[in-house]
Amino acid sequence: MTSGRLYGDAAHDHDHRFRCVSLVPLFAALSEKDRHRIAESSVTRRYERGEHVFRAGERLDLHIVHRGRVKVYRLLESGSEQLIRILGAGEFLGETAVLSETEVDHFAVALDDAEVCSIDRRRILAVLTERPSVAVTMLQTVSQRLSAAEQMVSSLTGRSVEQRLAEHLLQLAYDADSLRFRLPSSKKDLASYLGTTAETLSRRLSALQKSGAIRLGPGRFVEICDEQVLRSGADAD
Amino acid sequence: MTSGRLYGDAAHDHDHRFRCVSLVPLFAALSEKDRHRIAESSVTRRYERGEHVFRAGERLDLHIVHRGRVKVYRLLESGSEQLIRILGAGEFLGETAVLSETEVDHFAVALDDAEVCSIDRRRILAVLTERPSVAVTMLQTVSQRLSAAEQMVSSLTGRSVEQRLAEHLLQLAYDADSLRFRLPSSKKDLASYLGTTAETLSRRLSALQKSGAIRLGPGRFVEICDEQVLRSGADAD
DNA sequence: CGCAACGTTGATTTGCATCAACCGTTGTGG
DNA sequence: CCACAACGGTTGATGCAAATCAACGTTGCG
Repeated sequence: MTSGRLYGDAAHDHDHRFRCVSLVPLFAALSEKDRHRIAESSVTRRYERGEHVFRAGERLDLHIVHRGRVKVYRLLESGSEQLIRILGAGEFLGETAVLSETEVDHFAVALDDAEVCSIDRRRILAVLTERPSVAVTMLQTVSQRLSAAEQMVSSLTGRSVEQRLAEHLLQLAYDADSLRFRLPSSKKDLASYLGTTAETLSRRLSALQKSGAIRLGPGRFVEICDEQVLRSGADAD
Repeated sequence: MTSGRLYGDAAHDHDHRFRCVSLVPLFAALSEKDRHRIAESSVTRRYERGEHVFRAGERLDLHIVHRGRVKVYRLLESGSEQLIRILGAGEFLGETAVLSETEVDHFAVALDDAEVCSIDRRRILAVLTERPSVAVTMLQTVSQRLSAAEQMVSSLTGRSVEQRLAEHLLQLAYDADSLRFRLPSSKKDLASYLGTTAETLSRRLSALQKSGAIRLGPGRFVEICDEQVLRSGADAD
């Protein structure tokens, strides 16, 4: 079922995996020995852009992104996809399946050529119970994700697409620490993330540009011209 | 800031708190000594129906419901409220604030006369790092909540109010293990939980009744007459 | 009893999805 | 190397689900 290609040489492979494991924030506080133990029961695979890391219905181990970005999404009955989040290097996914022993109900696909390592479910459960720092770190991450998801729920019921969009643009600017930045994903994916369609997103972006709040350049470039206007649109009224 | 009334007699108070702590699933695996330690740094308060356990903007400890139900909600800019979840005895809230040391952005109010105990943030963090079973249990709960929240996000963008309602009714029937049951909350709250308005909910319920899928009785009673019809409405089409 | 919150129904408006056509870019196979 | 398919993106026209506004009935509580 799982796609991707295994590494070649076994010895070099373990070194590589060990180095990867060592870079994962989740395992930052662990001893070298612990990290070796984790690396042993991990499998690292490469995925080409567009290749699926996993699909709904599979039973999964914990996955950690080492290189590239991985898009996690859900398939709606209508056939369209709902983007849940995009993960970068060092971030994990599949924790729900590991923790509750259920099948996953979402998909993960590589946005770039990527490298993802999966850690055996039992091993990670053992680590969680033996190394509280790992459990607490994971708990912090998951609870932040929960918080974000609940924000999103409120946003979807209480705010317009334009408000959500404006808020998201401000967030992107904050992350980039600049008023000029590139959208990190296609507009299609952004629309899906904001819970709307590509058409509506396009219209809302144009509207923001006409109002003078932002300027759209080629290649997904965005410049926030009037932060006040944008923010007043994002806030309540 | 915090409302509610403290217990009287200190000795009896500790016994009471200890008994309460012992009943909490989260602490099930702990030793008696550990539970005493937790009970010591806890404060149990009673809340009348309608009284707030906490409000947005406060810095919080971990709260555990001992008796009654507590409604957690968010206030939208429009002034209306978005119900996040309803907690019963043994369930906890406020974990995000504890874990990320942030202020809470939501409210909690007692739905019945309730008893809620709050455990000092530092103490619970200490327990989490010293007793992995607690961290793993909490992790399971939080990740289930995350999963539910992400389901909700998909639901809000991809399904109609009637579909969400039908699915929820089936879930309630499943929980009650009967095709006849009472709505656990006011229709106002149910509407808020489903991300819609009281008016729309009322109309959708009537529509389901007209279609013969359900029957509405007095006092929030609901009977599922035709599960097939209801389920076909809830599923894709 | 009387007030307040809950609940229902009707009329109206609207934001957004949907359907459809079209353009520019990318990439691919003949 | 060109043709053409495939995809991302934009714009326009149309339909509809659900919010909103408003009025009224109902329940429950001090």
